[in-house]
Amino acid sequence: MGVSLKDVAQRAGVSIKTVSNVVNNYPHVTPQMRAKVQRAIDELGYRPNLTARHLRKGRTGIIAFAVPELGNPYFAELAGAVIDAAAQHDYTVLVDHTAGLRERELLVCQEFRSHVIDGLILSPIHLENDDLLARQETSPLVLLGEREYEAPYDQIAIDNVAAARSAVRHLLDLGRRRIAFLGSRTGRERQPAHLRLRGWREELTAAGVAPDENLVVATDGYGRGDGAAAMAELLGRGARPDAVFAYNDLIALGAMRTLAERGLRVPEDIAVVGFDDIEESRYGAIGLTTVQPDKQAIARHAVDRLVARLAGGTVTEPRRIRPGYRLAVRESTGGAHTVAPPRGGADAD
Amino acid sequence: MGVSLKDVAQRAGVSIKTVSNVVNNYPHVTPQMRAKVQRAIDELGYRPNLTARHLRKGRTGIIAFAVPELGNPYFAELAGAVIDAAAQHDYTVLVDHTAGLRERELLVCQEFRSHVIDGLILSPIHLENDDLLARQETSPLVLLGEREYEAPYDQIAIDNVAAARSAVRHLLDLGRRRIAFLGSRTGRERQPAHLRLRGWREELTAAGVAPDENLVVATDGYGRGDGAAAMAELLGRGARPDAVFAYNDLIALGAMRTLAERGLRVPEDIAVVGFDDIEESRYGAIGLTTVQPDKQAIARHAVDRLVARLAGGTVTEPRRIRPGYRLAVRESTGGAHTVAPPRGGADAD
DNA sequence: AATTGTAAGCGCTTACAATT
DNA sequence: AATTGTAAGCGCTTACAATT
Repeated sequence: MGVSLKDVAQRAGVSIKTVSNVVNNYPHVTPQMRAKVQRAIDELGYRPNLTARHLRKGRTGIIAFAVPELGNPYFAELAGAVIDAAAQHDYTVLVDHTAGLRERELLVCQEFRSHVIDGLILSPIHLENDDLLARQETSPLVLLGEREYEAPYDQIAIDNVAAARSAVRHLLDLGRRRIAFLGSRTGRERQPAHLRLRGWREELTAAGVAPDENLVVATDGYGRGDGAAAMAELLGRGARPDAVFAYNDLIALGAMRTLAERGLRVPEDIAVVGFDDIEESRYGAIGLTTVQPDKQAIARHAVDRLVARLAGGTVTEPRRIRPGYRLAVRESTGGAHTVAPPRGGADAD
Repeated sequence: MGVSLKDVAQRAGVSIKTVSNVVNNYPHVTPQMRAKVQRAIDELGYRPNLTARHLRKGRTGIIAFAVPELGNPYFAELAGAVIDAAAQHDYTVLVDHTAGLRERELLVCQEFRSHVIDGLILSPIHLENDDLLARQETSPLVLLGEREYEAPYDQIAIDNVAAARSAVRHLLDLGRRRIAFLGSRTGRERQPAHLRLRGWREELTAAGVAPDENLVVATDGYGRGDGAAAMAELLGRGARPDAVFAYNDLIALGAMRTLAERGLRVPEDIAVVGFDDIEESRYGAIGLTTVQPDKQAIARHAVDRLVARLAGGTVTEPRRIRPGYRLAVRESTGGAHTVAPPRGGADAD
């Protein structure tokens, strides 16, 4: 069906090597020869078969980006950034989601698609350290997200402890003392949320406030519904928090929904802080104060590391890269009711 | 680096054809032979090189799904559904976004990655009918979204006119008469929003209400910021709408943000209806009434059509498939303040 | 007739040879 | 020395041949 190098060579009356030279911009080709071959290429509408090229070179030009859930805007926004960053290196991105299931996370980082992708950027939830150490696959892997591992892979994540502390610090500065944490994981030692939870503990302790475990609520997942349920449970316990720090924005938004239903005012009765700065947090009736990780930087670093590994050359030590973050203060903690500037995006359906 | 068929054949002391037979479950293989080969496969940890297989078969097993913007939750949710539907047919999905730019839409449906993907599901915004007719690529293409084309490709979309009419009907039933439309496109005849806009016109006319073009506001894009700006513009015109029908949920949510800032009550002063039913619409302080397209059905049909085309066989006429939809009535039009049930998702970061 | 082997070829890149 | 050609091979599938 397709036009091959051979067809072009025949048409131009040269060997396929010469056509290949032209296609790959090999320097030692006379202008006349180049023009002649180019004419044949144009006439036949030739385009290189990437599959064949990849078979030959052992590379596909595709990297995978696996996140727990595309329905979480944080990951969707991050995926967009990764796609753009990869495009700058001529890589194509295959986005996958693991539904937060350990077995799908394993599948993704083990054999799965090993011959289709050159490398993988993975944001795990349930993957254990041993899973990583047992990994057979030799293709490059870059890890994203809160969990930290003792494994020989590049890891990109903001300083979650420090970021969480800054959020709690902000609430303490407002005079709040009964600060709840929403979104720990039920019954797990080294749980996904442990760094943010640690930040919560550390900052409270540093301020001379004893962390009250009765103010920590575990959730099944990390969506709006989980946040709404967690807030309901917290209130049901008879706990009387004056502030809530949520594992992420979705949980915070769900919690605010419950507060609205119960007639509790934000921030007067209960101040709320989230984590992620998804766009939605800026547009609710009450803007959400939240930790704002530099998503562009995360995506860029992840792709850069992966591409560097793929390029080979000097083998460098695995790195831990800490992109920046800042606390975006909005109405949910008494910040100004700022009108978000209209952004000229083009996200229709 | 990898273990090939040849290595396995050598180890097992058979020909590569026999190994291939085992790998592909060719029926005429004696159990003893199968066991012998399988042992060699296990010992060497052999896994087929998909690139080679694809080169040979002319297929890659990858389909692309291109949307305007992954940051729009509607598309992110749809992408998740497409990934799952494709997995059922053993296809892998490469998600791409066009940023709503016509040239990127063209690139995606023309030569781009032609040898990497077997087929494409595209949700266009700016693509014109002539662009489709001029398409050279012979790989299957399925179109999604509001725009309808006179081109020989399968198209999957809900009945946008009828859905828009049901939304306007609902507002009329509430006694509203000055119903604005937010999200038309500036200066375009056959614009993306034309079907929903037509539904707005038809239903008003049918109810004996003259459509007031002063109540139609164009936007640059389709995000929250655009909705906020459009609402501000509408109010700035001195228009006194008692209801708003927005092109999509993001625009509706942005509009509600502006209304909150102006001290206008929803739904008492102005009722609001959106389109898409993104999860966020259920969790704001004021639940958003919206048209709820059956996303699972859309994804399933799109993948089914593409897979059917890829399988070849009987060449069928291009089809127009209309998945279902319904109107989800919530507080923004006076619906009950229902507590959304906690949903056990696992979308953390 | 049932089972296994041989050899070509998918479209490309690259080491090396050959030509000017 | 600069430019172009020959031939092998990446790992697989498949038509056909060969064997039992």
